[in-house]
Amino acid sequence: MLVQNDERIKKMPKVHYFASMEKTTRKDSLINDQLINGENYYYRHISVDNVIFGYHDKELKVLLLKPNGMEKWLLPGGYVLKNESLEKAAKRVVRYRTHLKKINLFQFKTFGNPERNKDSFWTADSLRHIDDKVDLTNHWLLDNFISVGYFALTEYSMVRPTGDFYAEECQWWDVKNLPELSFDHKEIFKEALVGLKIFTYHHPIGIELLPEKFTIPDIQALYETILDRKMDNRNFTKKITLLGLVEKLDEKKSIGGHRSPFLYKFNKSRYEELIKNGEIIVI
Amino acid sequence: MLVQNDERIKKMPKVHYFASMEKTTRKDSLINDQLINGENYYYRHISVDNVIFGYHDKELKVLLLKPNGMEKWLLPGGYVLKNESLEKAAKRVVRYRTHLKKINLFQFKTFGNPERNKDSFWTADSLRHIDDKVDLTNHWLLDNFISVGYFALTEYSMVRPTGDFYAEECQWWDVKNLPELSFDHKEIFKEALVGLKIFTYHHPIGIELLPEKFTIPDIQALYETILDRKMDNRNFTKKITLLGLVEKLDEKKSIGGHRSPFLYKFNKSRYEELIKNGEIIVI
DNA sequence: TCAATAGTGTCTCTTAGACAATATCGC
DNA sequence: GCGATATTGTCTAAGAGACACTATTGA
Repeated sequence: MLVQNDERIKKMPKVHYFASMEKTTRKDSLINDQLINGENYYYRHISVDNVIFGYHDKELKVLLLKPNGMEKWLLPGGYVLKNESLEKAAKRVVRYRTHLKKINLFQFKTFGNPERNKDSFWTADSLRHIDDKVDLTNHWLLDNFISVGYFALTEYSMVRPTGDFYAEECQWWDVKNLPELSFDHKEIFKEALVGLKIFTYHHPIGIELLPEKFTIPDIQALYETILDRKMDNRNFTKKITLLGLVEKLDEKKSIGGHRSPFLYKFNKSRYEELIKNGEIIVI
Repeated sequence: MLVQNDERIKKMPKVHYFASMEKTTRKDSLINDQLINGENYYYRHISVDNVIFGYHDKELKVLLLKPNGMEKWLLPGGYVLKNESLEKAAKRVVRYRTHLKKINLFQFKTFGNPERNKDSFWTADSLRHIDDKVDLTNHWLLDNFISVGYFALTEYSMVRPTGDFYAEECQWWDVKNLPELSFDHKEIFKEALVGLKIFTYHHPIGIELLPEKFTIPDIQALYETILDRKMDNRNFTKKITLLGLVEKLDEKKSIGGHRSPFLYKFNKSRYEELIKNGEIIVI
């Protein structure tokens, strides 16, 4: 485990990773207790990391945090409460960071290579900074963690990225232009992207990632962005309408000095019917 | 946590789960130390469970254990050594149970619902039976576990199913006719089967599951068994030979009073080429 | 009228899948 | 010869993908 530089320790506030899970209205002392004595509340060795995808303006985005005093960014993650399921823990973290009510989460891989713990968020010094009487012997935060990866598909426009005392910055980043990520979070992100692509080939994803009303060019751009390849607009329209997934509305969207595209909405029941019949390939 | 019946505790030998990971030539006392004081060696809360598939005589098999004194069967699983990767832990367990040198493992899902721990392998009584001075306070074996699931594809004929003191019975079971499984192992098995099918649709699997030389009817039967559906032999032959995955040999296999089928072997480099180019669909 | 984007139909090629007659082997 | 299994080719239907012109809008 590397010892962090002094600068970072000085900047570290008396709140922490847990703030991403608990109401910050709790007193610091309580939060710090949960941190220092976390083994009473959380599983030792186990965390979840979330790759939260959003889509906006032909760019696929991912939500990242920058903890105070750190140079690099992180995927929003957290620890797992005892008697809480992994998915529930992941949901809790996503909800805290996005304020979304309905969240679709997909487990894609669990990361357990010990190498991933070489560089750790917590150090003896940073823990002492929070509580100078902390017993560092075999402290849970200084031990190895395995992390269960989930990815989430969110409607960009509905998300309110939320920082806190632990991480003042929380924002969307274009997946094509990420900042440097700490630990093995780059690898986790890459695996999530692979998982998202495979998922996209087998599910009609628009429901999660587009607003209620959208145009054919909108949804085509979404697919092109995620799958990272150009598609023929005639073939695309053919496929998606023949599947019965979308319904044309009697409205057009005004987009300035060009022909106005029609608005569409998803056919929810058709969507569910297709999902129920197993794997479908949309595009 | 349910208290096991007395019968089971009486039958329990002074060796245990760990025997599946360590040479049994070690003294019992050492093994028991690893069990009782396992937190010094293993991650708390974390286990791996393996669904080891083998194929034989048109049946897809899975390797199961029956621990001494228990009525139900289990997937071969184990704990994860500190500083050991999840995959390495899973490999260790598979190797111990099969004696195979080359093992292909695929992580398919991690199971973390707390409900899965309601019924536990270990109880206060069974631990006391091993060491009557055991400190049960917050004992790691009585705490919740999350389990990382791997499935393995093995060549049935090369496997030597291996029991030990902890589980005297270790044998293949037809996936269509499984015995009762303990804990959530039925669910883990089902998820593995889904994972295997998806995998099979995207990879040429024969290499792992067939002997070096095989016939077209052999490999077709393998696919029919795993995917659980009949296939047309003309279409099947067409597809697999056009892909260049198999090479006809100048030998035939004698199968008694019928026309003798030709033997084939896999084209390894073609296989790797296809894999490298991303997802391919064989059948 | 122009610049920009939406919208639409046809053709070809590939592939999946249905389908059955002949060849070979051991007895 | 017979019973059993292996081997082989053609046709059709569906879908993927290539391809380009016209329509609409607002400035």
